[in-house]
Amino acid sequence: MAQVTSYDVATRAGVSQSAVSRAFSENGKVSAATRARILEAARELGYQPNLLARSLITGRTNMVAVLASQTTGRYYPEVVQYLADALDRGGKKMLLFFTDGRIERVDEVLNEVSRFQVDGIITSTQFAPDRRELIRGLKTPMVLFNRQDPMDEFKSVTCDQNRGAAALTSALLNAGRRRIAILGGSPDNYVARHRLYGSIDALGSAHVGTVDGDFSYECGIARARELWALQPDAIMCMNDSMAMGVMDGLSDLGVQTPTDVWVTGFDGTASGRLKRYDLTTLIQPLDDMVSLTCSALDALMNGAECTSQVLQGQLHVGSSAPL
Amino acid sequence: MAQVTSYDVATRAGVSQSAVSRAFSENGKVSAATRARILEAARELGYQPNLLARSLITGRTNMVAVLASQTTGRYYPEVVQYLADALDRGGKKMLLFFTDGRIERVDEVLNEVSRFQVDGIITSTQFAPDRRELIRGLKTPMVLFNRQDPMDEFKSVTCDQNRGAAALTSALLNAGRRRIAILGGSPDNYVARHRLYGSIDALGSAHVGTVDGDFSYECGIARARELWALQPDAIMCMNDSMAMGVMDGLSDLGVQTPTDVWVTGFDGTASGRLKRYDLTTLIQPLDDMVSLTCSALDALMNGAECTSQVLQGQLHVGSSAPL
DNA sequence: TTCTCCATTGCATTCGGATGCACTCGGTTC
DNA sequence: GAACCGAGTGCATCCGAATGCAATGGAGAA
Repeated sequence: MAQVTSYDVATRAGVSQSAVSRAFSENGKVSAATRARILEAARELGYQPNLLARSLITGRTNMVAVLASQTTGRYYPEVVQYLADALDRGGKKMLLFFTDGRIERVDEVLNEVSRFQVDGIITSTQFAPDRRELIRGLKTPMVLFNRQDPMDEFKSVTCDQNRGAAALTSALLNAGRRRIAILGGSPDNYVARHRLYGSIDALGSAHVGTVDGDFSYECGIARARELWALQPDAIMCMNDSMAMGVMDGLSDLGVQTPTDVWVTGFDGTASGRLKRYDLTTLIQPLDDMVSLTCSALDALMNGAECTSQVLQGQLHVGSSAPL
Repeated sequence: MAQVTSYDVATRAGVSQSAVSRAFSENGKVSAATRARILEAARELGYQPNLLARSLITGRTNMVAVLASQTTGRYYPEVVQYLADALDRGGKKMLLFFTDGRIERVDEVLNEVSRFQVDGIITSTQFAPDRRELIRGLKTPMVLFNRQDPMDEFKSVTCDQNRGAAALTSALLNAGRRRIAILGGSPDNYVARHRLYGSIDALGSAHVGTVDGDFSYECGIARARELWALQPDAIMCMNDSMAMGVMDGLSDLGVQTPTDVWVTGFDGTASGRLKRYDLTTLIQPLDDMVSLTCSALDALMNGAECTSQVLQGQLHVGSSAPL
């Protein structure tokens, strides 16, 4: 019943435990014959090296912590899947930690993370500046995903939210829109803020008002009336879900998109590409962001340097705002 | 630079290493005064117990492996998020393993799983009967999620696909539909098969034909013409994504839902509830399935028995098939 | 044939914490 | 006052694999 250990294999193959260990590690020095004998014995016994024991010595666990503030909406699950997949391809496993968005949870979560001895951390949760010392103390490589460290001490991979918002905005202005309303995301959210500021700055006097949102489809529906009251000729929503909600909320009011008003999203989620919404949106290059994040983390884990990366989103023109 | 160990804390608090260990375990016998002193020293040093070392002895890792065959589509990410969340609440971490759907990958993945010494396995990947011995050999508690073991040696939590399909079907028949076409899912997929058989059985002579699909939105669009050629008055799609695709594919042909033909989905995903699709579908009780799965696994991990659970889906009537 | 040299291999130790066992010491019990 | 009890504590050992170092032995060099 006890698990099969390297000693069992060693006994069976008539070698020492260290030989077994060497046979199972990449750069172990063993003769081909011995290795074959060991592998055969291991197969017969169903032996698998215990990664915990290995990690205890090597100091590497091949596990990466991913900190996510919340998993609602359509965008997050997509990101998490991409990350898990990319890490998996790199031979690493993802440990997912939820921070609930509550800032005080960050401490608990960081403690938990450090107990698991992960090799690296990818966080899409913002942390307060006074946590910097704590994180530094972990001595665990960390990369921020779509969040930035103001001091750039911790490297990040982001999509330029400001510029993306500006690009979307000027496209609308160039297309002749003059009364543009905004449906914002959760104000304590990093990307929400940057998208919002980017938009407002670029809009100038074409900005007819902002309504607060929370990134959900339902809130898009609920805020539609309020937005329409601003008599806009375009409504910029700070993510795709809300944009779809707004389109539907407007429909209920008898207002059609894009005939009566244009609507734009932000993110470039799969849902936004559904033909009945076909959102004009700013696509975040998720694939690139994820792979850059993983390779940045890889660099850090190997003691190398890395620099923060800022990617540009891509304007996608759909029928919700036929630019 | 070396990590802080229990010895460091012991030295600082003027006690032995074992006292530190006891102070950090639930049922350790330490006087309140000593514990306080130890915790204080630990706080000062920023000590966090090394879970790997602990696991090596206790044989528990607090990690659960989740095997997912594929993560495409809208349903899977949702499931994975739910699982991660539920496990997290139970103080466990999820390790996600991808099996690519390829059956030969199952062996590799199982080996990998056993190397990580996880406490339990939740699998939504089907495995061939001849892998039974291999899994038994792992001696790791396992619960099947929306898959069943024909012998019920391995317990499962499922949503009754057959009966759900039958319920959906008879609702269509009761509403007077007589020419019903089916868009199937990947034929090697467990739920796809059961939904399909359940539907076909219940349809009887009302079945006008089946077209093969792969669960994707795009395939729904692509197969719309072929389905329409069967001159159906209703099209049952074996998941929500394909249903949305079919509706859009039909629109392109000038065929409107539900005026010209009814369309139904299966799953009850968030996307299916978008107002512009508002699918009639069979909602799988994801919340319940996930929590039952976790509690079943908990039971097994504590050496208790557990029984397989079959839940019933809930018919949701939307406007795509106004029953 | 004898001496190097290098490729293998084994031995002993180590990683960090949990735990059985023995020991200490203040408080009871008779 | 002696024997007893038990909560707290420390010692030693163990979990399973990796690795520095020393030992072995066979091939090639001289």
